[in-house]
Amino acid sequence: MEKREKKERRIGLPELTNAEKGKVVLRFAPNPNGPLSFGHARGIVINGEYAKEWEGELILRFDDTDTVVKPPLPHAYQQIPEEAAWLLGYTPHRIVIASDQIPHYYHHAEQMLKDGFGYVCRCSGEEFKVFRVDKTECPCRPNDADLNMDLWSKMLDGTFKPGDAVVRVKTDMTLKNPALRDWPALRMQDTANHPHPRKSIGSKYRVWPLLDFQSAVEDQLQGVTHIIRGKDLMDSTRKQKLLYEHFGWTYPETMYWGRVKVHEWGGFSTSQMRRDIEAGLFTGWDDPRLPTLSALKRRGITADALRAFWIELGVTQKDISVPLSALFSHNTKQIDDDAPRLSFIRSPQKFKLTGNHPQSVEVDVHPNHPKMGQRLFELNQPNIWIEAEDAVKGDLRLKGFVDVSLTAETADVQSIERQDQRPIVHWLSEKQSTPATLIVARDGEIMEFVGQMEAHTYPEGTMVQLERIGYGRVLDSTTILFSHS
RNA sequence: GCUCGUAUAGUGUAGUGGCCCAUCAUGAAGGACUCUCAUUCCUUCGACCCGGGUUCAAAUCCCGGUACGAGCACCA
Repeated sequence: MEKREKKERRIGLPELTNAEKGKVVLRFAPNPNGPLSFGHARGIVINGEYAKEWEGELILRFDDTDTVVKPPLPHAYQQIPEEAAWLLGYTPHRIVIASDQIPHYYHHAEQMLKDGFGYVCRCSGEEFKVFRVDKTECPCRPNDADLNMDLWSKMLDGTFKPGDAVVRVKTDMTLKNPALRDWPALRMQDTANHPHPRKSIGSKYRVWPLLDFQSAVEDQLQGVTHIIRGKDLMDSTRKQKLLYEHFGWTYPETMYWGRVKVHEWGGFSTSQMRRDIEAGLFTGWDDPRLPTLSALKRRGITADALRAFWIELGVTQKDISVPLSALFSHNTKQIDDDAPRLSFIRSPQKFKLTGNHPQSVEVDVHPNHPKMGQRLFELNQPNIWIEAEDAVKGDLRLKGFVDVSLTAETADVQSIERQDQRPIVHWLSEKQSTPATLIVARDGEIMEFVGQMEAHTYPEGTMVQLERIGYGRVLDSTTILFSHS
């Protein structure tokens, strides 16, 4: 045996088991009941990176099979693919919409009933719960295929109403894990009163598959080779494997990640956000207080930063809690080199510049990149702005300009060159300044700082660095949305 | 209650029996550079949940405990 080389730190994502270059098929399957959120980004990034690494395919699948509890949001069908493409840097290879696939699910449900590994169960949820707990079989279980097909048709034609009957997968009522015992595969929904929001679907179907059945069948139809998802779906995998055994299919390789909590956000759900937005608590899905992808994008978080962040967390099954600063440090690396510097004076206090000083001064747009040009401050009309917090310090160095000593209304120039270790502060000439607003989302609240900002012509969307404050995104010529420090 | 899963520095993460008095990042502290509390660079700090067992050897395997999380929905 040769002595092994010193172990090297693995970089990037762990190796995909049983993968073949060019033949990997992965999927990300959100419910389109709202646009994508921070948490969804993990699914897109991880699956998307593996698809890229293995030269495989990424399927974006809309799991829109519930019209009552989590009804789909029509706009999401358009927004989600756009957001996914933004985040991935490429367009998902295939898009599948579950509500377009209902005939396939029916076909497999019928095969299940005909082959005897599924049955129509007319027990109520409460009644079946007793059987599940007691490990006993429900009276519907022994029904033969003909009776099951008859009951199935009564589900389809509306003889039965929602709640009257479900289709169950026959597993084993004595299974150790209660979650796996004869689990429900399809149920009825009142699509007359709760039509599917897609016009082409509407009230067309009464019987709808549940996640475990729909997802399992669809993965098989699409030839998915690897499923990477949250570990809350581990029992889902176990249920689906039992179904795959019935059908004689081979289940894909699986990987799981644990739960992520962001300290600053705590728990949130798409459904709750939707209610809060509709109730007017937020301005929209891109309200900077919300953990949605659109809000993060609007705040100036780059797709690269988001990707680096999720790749760094990897696919461990550990439940973790991360501070937003982890994401921000990635973002700083992405944007700092290109972010022009700008002066923003909060609580501005006006001083008249006295003494000998140049009539104008130029400072770099970016200290590390002189090629980005110069900023001109004209002082022939010698009023300047200084932050109130700095003004109390007395002797100051106006950054890039002169040493001054403050009185109540004047700033007396003491030296052009820097003479001592007095604090360096950012400042603004009155002529180059404009009233402006800095919007900051913090602790679930929106704060607006009104002040004086250096006039600029950067277009909407430009990431700038407000000197001594932090990074922000230009919303318009007089408004900056604070990103992070 | 039943079932399943996880446990490495403040926070994330590498590590699949000897290379580990444990990796990298972030964070904190200090310093260099810099006319920003930015960027960049350097230094320092700081961890294998607890208890048994297997083994010549355990962060790594096994058992028990503890903690945390998840599933047991006619939600996804």
